[in-house]
Amino acid sequence: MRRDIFQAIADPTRRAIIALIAVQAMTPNAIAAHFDTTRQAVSKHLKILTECELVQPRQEGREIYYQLEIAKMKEIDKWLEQFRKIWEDRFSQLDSLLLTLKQQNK
Amino acid sequence: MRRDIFQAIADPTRRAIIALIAVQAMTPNAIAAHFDTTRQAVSKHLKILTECELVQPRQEGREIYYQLEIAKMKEIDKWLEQFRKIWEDRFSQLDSLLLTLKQQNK
DNA sequence: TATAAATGCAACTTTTCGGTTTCGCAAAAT
DNA sequence: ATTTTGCGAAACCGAAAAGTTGCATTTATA
Repeated sequence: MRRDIFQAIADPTRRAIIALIAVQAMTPNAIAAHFDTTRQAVSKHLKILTECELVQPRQEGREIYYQLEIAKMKEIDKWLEQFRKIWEDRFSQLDSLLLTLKQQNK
Repeated sequence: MRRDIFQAIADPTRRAIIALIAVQAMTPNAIAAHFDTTRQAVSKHLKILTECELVQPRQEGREIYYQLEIAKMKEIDKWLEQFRKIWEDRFSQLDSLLLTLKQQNK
């Protein structure tokens, strides 16, 4: 039951759900209508997304609107940060350095 | 056997491997030494990472150096792009707009 | 008040995943 | 030439995940 955000976005259906409710909050039924699965399956995905706080339910009468907690998405961005540094560096200095070395070896 | 990059980074060990070889290419044995698992387990992770082209093997004698394909990481960044737009907008215009609408409905 | 709609929850099944063990092969070392 | 080292692949196992089905609960509506 170790839910983290990386596991949450591993499933393609969940990514689609995230993209869908990013625009506006939606109910499980409304979400399920967009996919080829049952409402219960969507409900399970929503539960997982809720558990890792990527999504927040908001009750409204007998309906429950699920809203994307957009701030949580930054965690992924934060993880990417360490690599962004590399891929920016690598294409400027390092690559030209390696190229020089390679040509010297010929 | 449907491997994509999101599934690849779902596992915490694989994320650690990625971070490890981001600095420099390493052999399976060298990688395994950093973790509490067997070489074979690491080998399995490397296979998955290779399948989705996040990592590239480079044979050198009887050793195989696994190198991070840093460019592939951009795919995650690319997916985040759609949300980055939202989380930048939402805190400026949209939120205040919705707040106004909500108060008018009362 | 009786019924329909919207939902969550629990039980069950099938599939996938991560790990270990065992094996075989090729390269290096002795 | 024999042994050691580095590696991948296959078989197997337990745990977790994903989906389905059925049921209970709450809120609208006729």
